[in-house]
Amino acid sequence: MDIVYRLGRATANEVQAELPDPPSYSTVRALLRVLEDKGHLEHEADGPRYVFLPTVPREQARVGALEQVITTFFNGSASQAMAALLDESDRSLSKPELDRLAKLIADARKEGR
Amino acid sequence: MDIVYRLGRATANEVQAELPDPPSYSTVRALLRVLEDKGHLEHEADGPRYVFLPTVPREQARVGALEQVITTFFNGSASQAMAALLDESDRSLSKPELDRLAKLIADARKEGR
DNA sequence: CCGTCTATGCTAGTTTTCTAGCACAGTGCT
DNA sequence: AGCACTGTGCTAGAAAACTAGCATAGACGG
Repeated sequence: MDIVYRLGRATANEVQAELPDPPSYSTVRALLRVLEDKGHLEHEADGPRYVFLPTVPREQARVGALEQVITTFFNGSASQAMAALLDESDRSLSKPELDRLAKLIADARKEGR
Repeated sequence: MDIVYRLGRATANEVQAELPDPPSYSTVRALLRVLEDKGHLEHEADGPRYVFLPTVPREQARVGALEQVITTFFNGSASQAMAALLDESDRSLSKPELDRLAKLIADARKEGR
């Protein structure tokens, strides 16, 4: 599912290529079929092959994923999660990005009034 | 795993209680055993019962979980993730929390110099 | 000290997932 | 038209996970 979400949509081949320690092509197809049976994926034909895409759209799944890690690892506190994010990736955040975030927070503060 | 991480440590009973649509006690124990076989959990005796805890500590798993959703849903951009976090939870963030975040960002900016 | 309760150790059967491999259909090239 | 290639549809067997249930051991209260 992560692979499909990352790529947006994917064929069996693409999924196999992205898989660490990739199993056989047959296995990947079976896996995709199972995921589809469970309702997580659906496929459409793209010429001769199938392209799989998530049934719940990326944006929606994204919210769920965030909420999930927040409740599991941050006691439900979004600000704690943001703090951790800042802390762990401060080297990787560019100055313009920080500026942008500062602005977003400033806006949130005004709005909260 | 989510339940164990949320609780920090948990008995089979506790896990069962937290599980949505909870399966039988036997099933929960088997599940825990499988997780332990796979190396995700370990158990220690607490009086007559077993307490399960994650083999990789919460803080470490937390980092992994964050990185995971960032690469899957935010194209690897932490700042994008933070923006989404802000956007979705702006109502739930209290003013003091926002203040604290603003300060963290200000610090990060200075440090980045 | 004895019974009850709780929790583990097992066993066994069912269901689901995983894996491989073959037959067949469509594409595209020559 | 003929041929190689790629991808799907199936089938079938092996492995893993799921589920229930019973026997047994230790804790605890009367």
